Amino acid sequence: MTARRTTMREVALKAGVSVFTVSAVVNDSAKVATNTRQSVLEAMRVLDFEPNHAARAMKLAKSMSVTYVVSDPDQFTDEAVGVNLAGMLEALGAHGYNLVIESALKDFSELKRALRQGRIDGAILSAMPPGPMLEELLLWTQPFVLFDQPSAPLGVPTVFASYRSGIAAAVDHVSARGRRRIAFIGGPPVAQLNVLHNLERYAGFTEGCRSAGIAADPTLIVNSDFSIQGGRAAMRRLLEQTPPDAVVCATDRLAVGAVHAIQAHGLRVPDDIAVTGFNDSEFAIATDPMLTTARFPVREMGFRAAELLIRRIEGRLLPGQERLEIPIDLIVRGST
Amino acid sequence: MTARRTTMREVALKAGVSVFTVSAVVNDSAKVATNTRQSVLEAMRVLDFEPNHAARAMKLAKSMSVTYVVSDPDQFTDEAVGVNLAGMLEALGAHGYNLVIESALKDFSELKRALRQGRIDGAILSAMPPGPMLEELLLWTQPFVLFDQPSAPLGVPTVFASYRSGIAAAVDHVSARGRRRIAFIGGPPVAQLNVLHNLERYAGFTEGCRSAGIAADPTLIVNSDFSIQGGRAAMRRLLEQTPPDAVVCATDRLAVGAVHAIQAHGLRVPDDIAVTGFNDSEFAIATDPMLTTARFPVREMGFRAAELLIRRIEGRLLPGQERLEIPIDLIVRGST
DNA sequence: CTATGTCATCTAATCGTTTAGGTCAATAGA
DNA sequence: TCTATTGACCTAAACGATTAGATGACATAG
Repeated sequence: MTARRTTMREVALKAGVSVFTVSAVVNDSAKVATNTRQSVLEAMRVLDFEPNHAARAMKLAKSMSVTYVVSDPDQFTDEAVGVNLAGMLEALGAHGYNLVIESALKDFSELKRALRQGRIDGAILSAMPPGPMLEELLLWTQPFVLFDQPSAPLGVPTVFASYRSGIAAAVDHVSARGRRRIAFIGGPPVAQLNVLHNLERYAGFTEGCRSAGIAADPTLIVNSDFSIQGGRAAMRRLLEQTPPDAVVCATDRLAVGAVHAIQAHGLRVPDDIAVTGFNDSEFAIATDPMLTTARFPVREMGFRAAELLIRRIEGRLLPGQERLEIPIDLIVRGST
Repeated sequence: MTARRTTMREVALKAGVSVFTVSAVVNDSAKVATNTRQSVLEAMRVLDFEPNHAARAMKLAKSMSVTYVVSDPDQFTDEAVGVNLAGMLEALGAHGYNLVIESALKDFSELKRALRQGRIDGAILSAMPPGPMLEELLLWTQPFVLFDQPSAPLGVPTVFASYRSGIAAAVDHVSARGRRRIAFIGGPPVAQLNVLHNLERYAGFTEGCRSAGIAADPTLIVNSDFSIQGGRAAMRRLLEQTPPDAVVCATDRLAVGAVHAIQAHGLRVPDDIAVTGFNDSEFAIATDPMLTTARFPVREMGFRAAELLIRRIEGRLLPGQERLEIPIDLIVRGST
């Protein structure tokens, strides 16, 4: 069916050398005289040779590909995933690696299988929920890096943004503008917290309040899911009591919903209530006024995570270099 | 470094059979007596055997992986890409295929290389701009399927949503509600059109006008980029003249911007001007009122595209089955 | 009782590379 | 002139699977 592909043997034959020499030219792995090299290159060109990947992978016991695993298939609907991918691809491409996507996993059996089959050389694991799976992971000898896992123990390769300080900065920002009654709309209720960076955001809020000298008022802390509709509902609940004068949201989507609920209630943003988002996604400019929000460089984080993994795979990851904390910027817009 | 992996030879030794028998058990490729099979399975379990992927790929000349190519790296910021990926993964996983992501390509050299190296068995190409690259592609003998390419010639495997009829349906919908002065906010100006489905949307608008018996007014057709800000700017331009009573937008983002511009101008949606979006993305519920929009099943489209590709790779794609047109639903909400 | 067929399993070649260990000239040093 | 040394290249054995063709045991038919 598919036209037979040219092999090194054929190239060698045509160039009048041995396969060893062809291999040496292809990989630059041994000295080859200039004119010999020329004739090999010529033969390669004429025969349109490309080295067979499987044969090489087998011989070298290295697949030159890594995988990206998300803990939840719904994560794929998050636009940040795509940007993240783009960053990883850039780093991987520069080192000749491929990216293979595994669908989300209930446990690690699929992933472990892929590693044992030699189909991949390592993995980037995004936002894994704490629990037995994660504990097991930490014992692995295979190369992996965690993404969005600030609580990972020292020595475990990790790239994460400081969500905690980002939220704290948002609290600082509104309190600096004189707001004292500050509310927080977070993700799923603390009791069901399973995504770590959610917990981090909550911690950022209490931390911000403390440093602003405000007693965090539990009646001003509401939980929700991460959706726009969730933000609407949560904000409506906050408006049933004495309204806050500022609302710090754990994501831009929540903030979009909050802005709508506030405006529908006849109040104005930011005059009556200031609102902050989180992520600097496109949703942050999808409200009127646009959202003050926290930005972290998603693409760069992907890039760094991939680089970390490659260094780990190739044994070039030095102690002390494993943890990478990425700083977060506050983008101030009309909503505060 | 990595613990040596168990091979078939070792399993064979332990089970007291030949590697042939082990292979037969693993792949169910030949008859094996029940008790022989049992002891082989037992040996596999004890030694924790997984067949080496590279060796198999080499021998079978089949990598069991396909790639997904986007024409523009910016496409990764589109949340639909993620959903699409999820659909493809589902289909691929069911047939034992992997998905490897290539970064966007200026030309096809990287992709062709990957195919010749046997690193991938086929490709799904998303929204390739018309031009010499596409022309070249149509001559390929290697397995590929086009995604979002309604103009592809018959016989070329393609999955696409009928953007044209979706936009036409939106025009029908507003005209059925008595609107006659209908505007269209499209993507980049026709002169620079390079993305095919953009052209399709424009065609859908004129088609919708024609069937509603309205002369499409060129002063009511404005171009933009696909962003929220672009929608704002385009709508402002439309408001400088006699305002339309309905605006059909090529994407939800454009519609979000349009709603903002209308409201900032002191007019009401939908009372003064009805607005329709396109894509049923999360942006469609990020306005107040929420957007009437066209929904197409992105995930299913990914699933179908992957299935098509697999059939093509395995030579099971029958003539007449190549083109798959996916219908679009209009979701009616408050904005009309 | 021999000839034939069937079944379960084996032997060994093969896929396309990489690379340790040789070989053979040409050059340098004594 | 005779040995070392070096550089350029080659031979052949892996790597870990698949599979065509061979083998031997056993059952069946004539």
